[in-house]
Amino acid sequence: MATYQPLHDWNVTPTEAVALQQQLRSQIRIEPLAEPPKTIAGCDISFNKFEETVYAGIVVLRLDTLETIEEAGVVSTAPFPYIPGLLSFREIPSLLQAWAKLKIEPDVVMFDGHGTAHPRRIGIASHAGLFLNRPTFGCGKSVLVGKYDEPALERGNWSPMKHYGEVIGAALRTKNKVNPVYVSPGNWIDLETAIALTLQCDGGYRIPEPTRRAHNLVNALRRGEQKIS
DNA sequence: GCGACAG
DNA sequence: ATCTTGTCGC
Repeated sequence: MATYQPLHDWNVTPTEAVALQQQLRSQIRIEPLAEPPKTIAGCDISFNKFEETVYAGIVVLRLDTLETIEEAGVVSTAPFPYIPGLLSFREIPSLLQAWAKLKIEPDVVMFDGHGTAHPRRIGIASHAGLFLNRPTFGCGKSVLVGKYDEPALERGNWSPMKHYGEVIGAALRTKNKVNPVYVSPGNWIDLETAIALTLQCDGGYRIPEPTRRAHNLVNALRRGEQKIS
């Protein structure tokens, strides 16, 4: 029931995908939130090695209590392969199917990957943000592009990630003495807010709760331990 | 040309 | 991402 704007077809070749990114990047807006968010969604996909079937899921939580208030999952197929820099073409199609099953329209969406911390500044969080037309940001577990100085070891510290001289994201410590996560704006949000939201979604683990729960959901789906909701 | 390379 | 048990360190 949640809606989105189908800006373009997903049936493209890698070369066409890069051209689409170049064309879409100008539509991305990096700015503070217009409204204080009450709900946040986490997204993820899972699959069996060498298989084309993908399990996509979205979990919606209240930002104040981190209580899960809705889950949606789908079993789909990914026609596009994983190619560094083109992750959105593999994951967004099935995530949109899960999105369409949501009754709640989340105020902000967190992605397992990057937003502006991308060679063309349009990672999965930014690309999806254009379709969803609402605040989105990325929180990845490793770097695609960019250099940074190691942030201080205590939770909450962060240092800017730079690429060709520009700040594209942040290496953020979400837990004491544990490797940082990499946060970057997707669309309709700024870096500072994305960092604050990531810290607000703390559940005691390195990975913030929205993504962690979405990951658990899709893995349960893949193993047949969970019915499609 | 070589190495890197989100999930 | 996924395949998998134990094990080193705080």
